[in-house]
Amino acid sequence: MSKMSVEGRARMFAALSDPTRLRLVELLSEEDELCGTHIAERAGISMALLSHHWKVLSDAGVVVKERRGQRQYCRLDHEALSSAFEYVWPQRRIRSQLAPTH
Amino acid sequence: MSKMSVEGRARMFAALSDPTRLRLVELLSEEDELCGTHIAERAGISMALLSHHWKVLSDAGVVVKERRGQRQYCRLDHEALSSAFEYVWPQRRIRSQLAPTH
DNA sequence: TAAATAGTCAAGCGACTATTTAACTATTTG
DNA sequence: CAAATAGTTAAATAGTCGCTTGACTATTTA
Repeated sequence: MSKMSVEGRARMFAALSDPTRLRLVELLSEEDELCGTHIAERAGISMALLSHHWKVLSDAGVVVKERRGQRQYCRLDHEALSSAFEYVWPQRRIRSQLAPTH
Repeated sequence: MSKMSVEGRARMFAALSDPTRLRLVELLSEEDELCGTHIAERAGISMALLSHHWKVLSDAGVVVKERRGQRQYCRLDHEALSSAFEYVWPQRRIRSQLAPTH
């Protein structure tokens, strides 16, 4: 989980790189979880488009999907997000934890 | 600076969404600053390709360029980065600072 | 001023992406 | 089982992106 390649991290950022998808993620950051229909409603997009973006976010590991009955619920994977962010945002880590570069 | 649109934030993530560019950024996160030639050397890419990616990173506000004589130096803009990250990474903010959604 | 160093820019290619539409699958309820 | 709700998927279109090549600009040094 903390062993993510640079390609994997780039894929997480790619998942956040589209305004529509970023809106979904920022929406989710304010709620614990939301079902697909509510996300689509609040984001003002079709279910088909949500499903497409949902897959991108899910494949990248940004969100986790959970089926409960007829509905599927979506929540952010904060741990995965932070492990990608920490590489480019050194404030949160200690310099000795860095991988040596030369 | 803290007033960034969702498109602007998405643009920052887009700048981080390519493995080559993310490598440049992660390289810079371990140094205070580097000149173009050294970045290209350490990343193993051509100057032309660096220049292309440098522009993307610079336009998105991820890095700041500074000319000193013949060389140009590159450093991360940590403030801009954190202002994009904080929207999707609520750990660092207090819930009452969030914009109301309904 | 000529040569060397440092970086930019435009064109072109192939690969990928966002969106819509419409048909399809899965789960619950009457 | 039939109908309704919730979500998926494929196809098609239009646009974007990463990389290479080769020519161009800017700054320093001889």
